Amino acid sequence: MDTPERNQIGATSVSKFEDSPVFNYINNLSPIQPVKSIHTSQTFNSLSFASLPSVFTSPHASSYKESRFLRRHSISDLSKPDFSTEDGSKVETDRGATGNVAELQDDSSAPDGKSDSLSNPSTELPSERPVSTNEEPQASKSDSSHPDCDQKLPDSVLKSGEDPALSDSCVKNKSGNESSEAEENKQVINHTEEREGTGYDWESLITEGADLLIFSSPNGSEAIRLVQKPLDLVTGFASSTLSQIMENDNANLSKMRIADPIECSGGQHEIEFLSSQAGEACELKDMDQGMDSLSFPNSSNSVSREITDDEVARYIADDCKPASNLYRGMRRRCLDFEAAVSRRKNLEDTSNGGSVSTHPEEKTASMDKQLVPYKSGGVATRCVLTGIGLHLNALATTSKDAKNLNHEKFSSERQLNLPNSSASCHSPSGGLDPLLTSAVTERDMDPSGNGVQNEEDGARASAYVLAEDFNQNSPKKKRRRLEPAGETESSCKRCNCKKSKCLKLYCECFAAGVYCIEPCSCQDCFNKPIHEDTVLATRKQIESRNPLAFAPKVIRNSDSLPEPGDESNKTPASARHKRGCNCKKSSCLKKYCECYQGGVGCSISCRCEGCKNAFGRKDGSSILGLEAELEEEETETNPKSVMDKGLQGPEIQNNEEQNPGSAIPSTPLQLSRQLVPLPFSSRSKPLRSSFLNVGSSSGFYGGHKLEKPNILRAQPDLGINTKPVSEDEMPDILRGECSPGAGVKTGSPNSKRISPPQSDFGLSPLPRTGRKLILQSIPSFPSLTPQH
DNA sequence: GAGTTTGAAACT
DNA sequence: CAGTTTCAAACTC
Repeated sequence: MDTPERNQIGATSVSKFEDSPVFNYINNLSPIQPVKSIHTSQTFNSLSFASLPSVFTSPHASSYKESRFLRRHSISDLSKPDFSTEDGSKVETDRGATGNVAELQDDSSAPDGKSDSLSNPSTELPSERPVSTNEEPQASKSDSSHPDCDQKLPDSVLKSGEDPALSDSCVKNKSGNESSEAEENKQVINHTEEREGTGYDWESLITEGADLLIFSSPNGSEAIRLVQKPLDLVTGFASSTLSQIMENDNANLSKMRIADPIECSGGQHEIEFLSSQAGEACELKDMDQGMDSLSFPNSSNSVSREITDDEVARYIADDCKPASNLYRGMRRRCLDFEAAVSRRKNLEDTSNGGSVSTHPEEKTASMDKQLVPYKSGGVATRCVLTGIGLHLNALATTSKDAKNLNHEKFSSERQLNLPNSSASCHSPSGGLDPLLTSAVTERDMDPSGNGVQNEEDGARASAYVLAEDFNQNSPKKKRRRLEPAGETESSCKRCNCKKSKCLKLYCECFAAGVYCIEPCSCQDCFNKPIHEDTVLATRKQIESRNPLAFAPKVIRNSDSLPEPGDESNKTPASARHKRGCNCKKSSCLKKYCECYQGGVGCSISCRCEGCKNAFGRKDGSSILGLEAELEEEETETNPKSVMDKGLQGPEIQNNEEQNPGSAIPSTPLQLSRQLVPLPFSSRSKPLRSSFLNVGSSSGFYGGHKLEKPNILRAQPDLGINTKPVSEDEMPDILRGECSPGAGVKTGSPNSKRISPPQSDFGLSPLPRTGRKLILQSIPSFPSLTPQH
């Protein structure tokens, strides 16, 4: 059935596509070299639309789904129409119809192809397909269907068709996209099931991989980068497997890398495949996707599988949302959430209107899923807990995040591999190092090429990046930077907990939603992938007490849609501490003060005494003075600031580059960048949360996410000028006053702030620049969710 | 590196 | 909600 119907469907679908604007759009892209063209287009979509208001976990879990939808939409927009009827077949046909889509799908479907490809390298190579996209797609589809897909797809298809719930949900959500996703999800599920027993994993992986790639990189560019990176890494790491693959399709791989996310996906598949052999390679992939299960069949597979099944069920229940994303995020450990969130945001922003419309509930559900630590491969996977997700998510999304993720993944994997040996901390170092280095190199390559900065970023990867920026201001900052460079606080924050077992907010790592890593000198640490259950349970408890416990502490006015030209936007870093500080002796001039630490001024919500916060006093009087101070600090820290900037630089540059083109929605990432660049910006800890929220958050995920965010943000600020960033932050902080109350604390999370999408637009504008105060993670989502 | 200070987090 | 204790980071020496 599959093949014949597919063919027919393909024809019908094609006609539909032609009619659809999407189709036109794709055509414009150019089918032949669809990959690249598509890729860009996708990236565009993601970028342009990327803004996700959603950041908040609770409020709009849908963001996830949406994100995926969006991603897929962007990717498979063409296919959507057809999917409604018969997801599997249509999708394939659609793919065939549209070279790009076909490629993507092919990649996804590749599983079959892989099996085939394994035997037949030519077929495997996604790149090849792309070349002859039109013809091959169908063939590939048919092929895929025949071998493995046939078995799986039929079921999925039938289910999709039969299952009213699924179909309904999909239809409700978004007929085309959702349906397609649902199908994919189903397939994924099936695949996952099969994976356990068989090698079909590839298919699912591919599909997921494609999605992930797309999703992972809200911004096409980022996605590309990520893909490329992983590929590169893979090449580097999984020499053996890669070599094999490469032999088969060196050209293809290269093409894929260069070309499209889609192609990349295909490449990833291969990579993944390889990765199974080489854990590192897998990790790389993991960065982008949730390759963990696949890549780490050994230790983690069982776990991942279990998770996958559960997740799958969840997805199905939710509305066929893609579990792959969740997995991915989870696997990434700490940061995943953020990434997912960011993705969601991006997607929502981009597609907010219709497609995104996905049910908020779904989003929440997805969030929940994410939050819940998937057992998947104990590996690092979900390091992050639910609440954390938000912060992290924002950060994670960035390219940096991806890098971080890689690190994390490695660490996690190693951890898995390694018996808990280090209860206190994982020693990602070994694994991380390579990754980090690779990531760093990549960053360097991509961005400005600030080697040092990049390295630092990579090391700090996680939230630290921001911290570094902040650090610059203070003497310690300098120290930290110096240290960090070597330390790489890297991937994650480091804690030194002795009594809390790293299961309380006392623990920076835990509070940041990150698993403890080697650098940590904690004792009796339970904040490790091995203890996911415990970690999750603890987080839940904490969240039950304080839903915002893991929310970013610093909320910043996002430029939600900062006007590129407006410097004002740049200047104000209207960021506020969520709850405000309670300093009595530090005068808010030391890191003891969370506001100061977060690089934000004190606000009304603060109960500090003798506030002298350089970033902005409670009374707000100091703003000017603060700016001056900040400037001074900057000057002082210049070297550092420069470094930071340099580090940031790449991102910034990217932002600039990207931004100009896309009006990207402001993503948390943007903020993150700001933070990073911000000389004054706070430093370490706050950064974590702040990163996410503020933008510094990006730190986590490392360059990748940051980059994306930047792109997404398209903030004029960053793009326009580096200084502006710092300026922006400062001013924002100062401005923050306006928002502080509302922005920060109100933050209760998500919903409150979110509620008023206006807030984003409306509120922010209120302040001077019109920036909106947004929770780092939450930022945009309000607008999105409110819709519903 | 040890000790002190500080303020958030947790507890009552 | 307020007060107290616990905790770990920030800071000092």
